[in-house]
Amino acid sequence: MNGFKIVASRIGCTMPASRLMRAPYGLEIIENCLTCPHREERLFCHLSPAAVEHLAAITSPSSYPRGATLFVEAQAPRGVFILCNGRVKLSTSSVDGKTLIVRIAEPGEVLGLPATVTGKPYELTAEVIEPAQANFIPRTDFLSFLREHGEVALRVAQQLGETYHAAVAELRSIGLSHSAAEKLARFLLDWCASHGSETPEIHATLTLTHEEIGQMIGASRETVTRLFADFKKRQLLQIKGSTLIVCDRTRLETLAGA
Amino acid sequence: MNGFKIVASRIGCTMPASRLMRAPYGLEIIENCLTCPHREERLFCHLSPAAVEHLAAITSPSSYPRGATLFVEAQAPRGVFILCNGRVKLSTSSVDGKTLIVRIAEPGEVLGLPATVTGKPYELTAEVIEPAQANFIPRTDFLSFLREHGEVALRVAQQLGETYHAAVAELRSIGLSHSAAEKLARFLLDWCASHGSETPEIHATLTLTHEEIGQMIGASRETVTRLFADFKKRQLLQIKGSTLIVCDRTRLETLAGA
DNA sequence: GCGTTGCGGTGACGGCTGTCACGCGAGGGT
DNA sequence: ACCCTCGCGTGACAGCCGTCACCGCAACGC
Repeated sequence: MNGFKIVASRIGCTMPASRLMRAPYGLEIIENCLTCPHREERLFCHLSPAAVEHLAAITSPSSYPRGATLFVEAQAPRGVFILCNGRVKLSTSSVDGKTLIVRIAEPGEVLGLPATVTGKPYELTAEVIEPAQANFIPRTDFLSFLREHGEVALRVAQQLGETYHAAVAELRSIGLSHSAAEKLARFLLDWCASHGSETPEIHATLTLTHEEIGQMIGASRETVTRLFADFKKRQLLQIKGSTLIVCDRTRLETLAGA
Repeated sequence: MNGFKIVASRIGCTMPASRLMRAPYGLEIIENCLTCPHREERLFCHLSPAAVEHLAAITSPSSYPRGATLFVEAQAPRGVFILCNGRVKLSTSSVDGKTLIVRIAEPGEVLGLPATVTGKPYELTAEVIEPAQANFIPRTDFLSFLREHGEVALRVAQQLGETYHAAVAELRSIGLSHSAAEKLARFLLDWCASHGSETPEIHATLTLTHEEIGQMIGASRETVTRLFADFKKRQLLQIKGSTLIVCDRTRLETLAGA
């Protein structure tokens, strides 16, 4: 199982040359960035032309199938991955097989940044859950890039600060809650906040399995199933296929203890 | 209660001018740094003379009594505190009064860094538990300092990466464990690793109350008390006053599931 | 000396939730 | 068509641990 993942990761990393020719995602994202509406949130935008050129030179694109791992926990940091599209599950697991999903990374995020900057091993495992394209930058190249372009180092620091912020939020949610119901309610509200559309109930697509939701909130699969049934019975929400409809947001919020 | 803390924080921040004259801790720590054996771990060392001078200009020292708070959760970031000595408890708490201690900061650490860099509110509350001296740097000064000295921004990024690393370790410990005993065992081993002396059992001074330990591992005070009694009965450890002696490290480690 | 306060120790109890076990249905490969 | 896998639903049960309640003890202020 683990062996498979590592192999898959290698497959993902070494791209056939033809692919590299055809699909210069590296340049693509950098250029898209200049026109994309969220560019100020992204890490490598508004750079000097010299910096852009430098960045393009050290960046190499790859695409990864579902189930591939970009890196695994405790591995020495090889570099950063800029996620262009697809979604990646960031998790950590204990020796006995229990897994905690820290977050699901979305396009635009930079993965492996803390480990690459500090030189400590990757603290998480990054597994592709929706086919992904990502730009890889080797650690040494990335570090010398940062040293050369001080402006970017500050941006990196900001990004790290935000990642830390999210980690603390996660800690709060898991460490300060009394019940699994509370955690699930919080999780659903968070999920809707970032993936939902308000019409006038909140709709959101929830492609995670109960098992994965359990791993995100620190509960067992059965508990999640039971809680969903309970929430449905209490008319807080509905599930239609893979879309989640929150019927009674306020009660869900009081349940979350917010 | 909360009101008191905020007032105490203000008292801590505004120093009588005489004190500022007498005790230039700002320069002190910077200069000590050059000779201290851990200087490569510290943030503001090996700087160019210009940077050192700039830093000294924006830094203002204060001392804080036990119980003072440097900053409180959700507050807009005012700046960073460089802890010269004393110890500071970093915690977060929920509306219903439950508290989670994220870590105890030791001299040399920079507090409030993530919030100051990102501009988001402080994610934690910093409360002095051993009388402390700290250098304060206002946010705007600090940011322009970083912009001017790109080398330091990279150091800041590294520090943030390590803080993140620690947060993930905390998440793992709290989120992946099956029992409170496991968490307590892990906590004790961690504590000994950073505060212990090996002779040939491990000795360490543990100045925290059971309540505080409970808040660090996400358990109730009573559970901590019971677990200590249990560990003592099973001859894993002894408590003499405020010193902890680990008698059977290996069994404690298997209990921690490491 | 005496009340107060904070910390530690302990018993009783109940609820949550993890675990085990099993069933069901959908989808996919052969 | 068949089987296998994977995800979901559900019941039974036990055990951990949070909560409440109370006690003892040491420190401290007066």
